[in-house]
Amino acid sequence: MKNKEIARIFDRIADALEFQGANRFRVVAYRKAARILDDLTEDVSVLAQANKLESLPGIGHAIATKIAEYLSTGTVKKYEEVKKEIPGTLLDLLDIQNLGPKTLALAYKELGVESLKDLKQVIKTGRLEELPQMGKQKVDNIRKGIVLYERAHERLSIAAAEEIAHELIAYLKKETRIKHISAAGSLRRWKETIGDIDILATGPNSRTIITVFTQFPNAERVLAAGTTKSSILVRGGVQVDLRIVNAGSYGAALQYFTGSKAHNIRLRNIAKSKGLKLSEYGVFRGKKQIAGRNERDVYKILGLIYVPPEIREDRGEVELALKNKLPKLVEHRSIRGDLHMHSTYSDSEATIAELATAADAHGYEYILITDHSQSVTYAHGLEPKRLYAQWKEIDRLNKKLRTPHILKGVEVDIRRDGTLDYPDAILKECDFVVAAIHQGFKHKVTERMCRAMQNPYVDIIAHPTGRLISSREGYHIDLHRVMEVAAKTGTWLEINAYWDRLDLNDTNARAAHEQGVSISIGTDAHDIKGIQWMKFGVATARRAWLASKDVVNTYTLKKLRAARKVNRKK
DNA sequence: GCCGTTTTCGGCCCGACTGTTTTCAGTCG
Ligand SMILES: Nc1nc2c(ncn2[C@H]2C[C@H](O)[C@@H](COP(=O)(O)OP(=O)(O)OP(=O)(O)O)O2)c(=O)[nH]1
Ligand SMILES: [Mg+2]
Ligand SMILES: [Mg+2]
Ligand SMILES: [Zn+2]
Repeated sequence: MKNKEIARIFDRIADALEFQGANRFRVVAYRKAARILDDLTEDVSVLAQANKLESLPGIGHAIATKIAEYLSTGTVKKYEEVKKEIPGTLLDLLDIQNLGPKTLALAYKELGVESLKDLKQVIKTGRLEELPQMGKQKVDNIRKGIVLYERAHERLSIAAAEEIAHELIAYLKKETRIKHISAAGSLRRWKETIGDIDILATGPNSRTIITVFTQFPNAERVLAAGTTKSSILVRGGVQVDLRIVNAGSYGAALQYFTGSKAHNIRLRNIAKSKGLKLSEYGVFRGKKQIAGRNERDVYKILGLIYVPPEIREDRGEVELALKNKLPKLVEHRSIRGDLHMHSTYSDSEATIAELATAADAHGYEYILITDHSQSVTYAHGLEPKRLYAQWKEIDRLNKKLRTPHILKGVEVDIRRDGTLDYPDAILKECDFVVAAIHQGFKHKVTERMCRAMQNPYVDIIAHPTGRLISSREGYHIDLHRVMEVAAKTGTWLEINAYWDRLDLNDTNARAAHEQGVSISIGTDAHDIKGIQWMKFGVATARRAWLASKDVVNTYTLKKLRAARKVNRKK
């Protein structure tokens, strides 16, 4: 699938056009097209073949032609041209904060800046500051940008971001008289990775709040501290932005600061079409504020039903909210159990008893123990003898403990040859069977997975793409084919809730559901703490627009058993 | 470059901060 690489090309074309001083709305058009392609789960070449590219909002004739060109020739002429005109890595410098395309172009033309080294040089000699429209403060800000750029890191995992934000919010609540405080930005939307942590607050003395904020024990460095906003770097160079607003604007500010940017723009356009104006200060009719204290009122007054933060991505939610047709998203409290957990029998630190006790504290009705199968030797996969011993222990525990009900499962390996790592005679005895690929990532994965789904005892395919957010692309796979077969066979596809997997991701889980596939969420817990990853799984399900009925973990155990393909009438 | 229950040209989100701006441009969130 070439979706992502084409998206990247359009983003680079946008950079180049900006650098060359092209019309900024043309630039916006390329960036929008890039975002559309990035969000698209369908293979762009399939759409191109069916002549449907231009039906995507934001993709018109010119861009559709460029997509087709790339698909047939492997290059886009326009992109090759601009690459020739602009020195190799010059545009990479646009990642430096406060250094934009105009300044970079000027520095290139007037001062011959072509690299980071050149840039530092002209800052040192003061020649950058002498350029028109430049000044001491601006150059200073670019210098700070370079410092951040040089210690640039990957986007943060949602788990790490959540932990830092949680700590910081608790600290501010304790040390100041804050009235309202909330995470905002991508964190409040539960995106799988977080660029920076955004926090919004309101309280009696904004100056004090900001001072206390900058004195956070884990703060490594204060980047900015004014009266209404401040930024710090916490351990590891993670940036946290705090914004303080008046209580009367808190709702509108939360709406603004939660984003996404594309969602905000849609909302502001709707306001405009109604003769209103939306900003972080409120909804205005002329000079009069008619909403702003409360976030829900902002949506209401614009004629939209409330849009949960998780789906504010301009992926169709605005249109549906206008028609009051948004699905009622699944909630964490509706989850009755965890359907993917490991015990000390394979490679986990937690015993079955410990998992059960922890799950009980979560109020779960059931948990499914799914240790690795025999050929996954690196994870102590269970040969049948140990599996039977495990089942005996589960029987004992179920007698002893009232809740949760411990279910016998396995995470059976789909072997290189496409067969399963246990015979049907064993799978048949399980309460539920999870199957997954653990080796041969590039070897006929689609075929092997589809074959596994044909097995009547296989209920769930775990981590269907095999990606690791921080480090691994995943399998070579035709996911749409997998979804098709999952729907046909009644196999559930997993949202693996582990924060470095989140697999299926939001857009793919949404596509799976649209193809009629049920989703199961599993934490893949390898210790007690792992049980807590469920929140990321639920958030991903919400980002996939799923309702309770679409997620099998919301079923009672009785209903869950009845929903298995072996128990369903043909 | 895209788009149209204000349609095929003329708009395209809105505000804060900075600079040397005399009415606006660049950068960012
Ligand atoms: N209206 C409007 N809002 C914006 C714009 N840029 C950013 N915002 C709002 C929406 C964002 O979610 C919010 C925080 O900005 P960030 O740059 O931190 O983005 P966000 O947190 O969404 O993603 P991130 O993970 O930090 O990259 O500010 C903009 O150009 N216009
Ligand atoms: Mg952010
Ligand atoms: Mg931010
Ligand atoms: Zn597992």
